[in-house]
Amino acid sequence: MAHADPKPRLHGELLSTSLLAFLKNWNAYGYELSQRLSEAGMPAFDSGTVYRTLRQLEKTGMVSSFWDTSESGPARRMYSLTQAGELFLSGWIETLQNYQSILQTALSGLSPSVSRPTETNGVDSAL
Amino acid sequence: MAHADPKPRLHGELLSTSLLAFLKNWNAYGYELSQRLSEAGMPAFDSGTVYRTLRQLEKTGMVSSFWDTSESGPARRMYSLTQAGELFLSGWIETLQNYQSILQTALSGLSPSVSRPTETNGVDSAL
DNA sequence: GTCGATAGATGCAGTATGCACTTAGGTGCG
DNA sequence: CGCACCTAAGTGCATACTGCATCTATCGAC
Repeated sequence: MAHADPKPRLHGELLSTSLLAFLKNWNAYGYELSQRLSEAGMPAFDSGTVYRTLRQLEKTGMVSSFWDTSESGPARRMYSLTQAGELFLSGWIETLQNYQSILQTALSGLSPSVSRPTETNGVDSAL
Repeated sequence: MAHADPKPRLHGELLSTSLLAFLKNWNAYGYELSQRLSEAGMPAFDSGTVYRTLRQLEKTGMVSSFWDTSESGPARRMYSLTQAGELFLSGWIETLQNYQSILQTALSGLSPSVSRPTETNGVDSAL
């Protein structure tokens, strides 16, 4: 499973991978991505965090950027996905699928290995 | 979307919610949960982190615990899910579904709102 | 008694994050 | 012009989170 070399951490990767996903088909800049995320129903990451995350994604080679001064208004730092970013993204999707099957297994009341049950209520398979 | 009152953060919630999910149908103790997680395919959280996360989940009312000395060996702190924990869990599942549709939407090349496309390559809908 | 497995916890250093604030270009308006 | 306001990116600081190493403690096997 192709993770990034440094350390396969989770957590902030929810933001990172959302950004990478957005960048898969359209180049975009931070302000736009920040808005897009909050519109999309994610619990609103701080815009400062978004900018910093983008810079860090660039530092690790997931995205590349350049200053776009073609439009009027403040300059925009346009980001686009690199090949490494695409790789990471598909690796993440695998991880997410694992996570999902864990949740599903746990929520459906099936034991992955054996364990002591406490109650056996029917579970809404909300996933 | 029913999040927890304190602060709806993301990230460590991958661990938190995995724990809550496991506790939905079986009470368990930290050591067990820690092992279960690594067996289940999640990128191995540190056991110290697991213990601390459980204590914090208790502090915020998601789980409750008691010392179990019924078995031989070191005492175990047995955890069980509270009602608040169940609520949080279903709230998280909603969030996760949002996250998924973001990934899906972005990866399938459809724009959630309008945007400037860069290329329109067919995408493997890996999700 | 000593070793190893189980069980939980903590100190520390490094990182991530939220909040508030700053810098700066551009437009509209009186 | 002077000023308010929106867009766009970034920074400083205090706090929170995390991984690693380490510690205590109970039991069984040798």
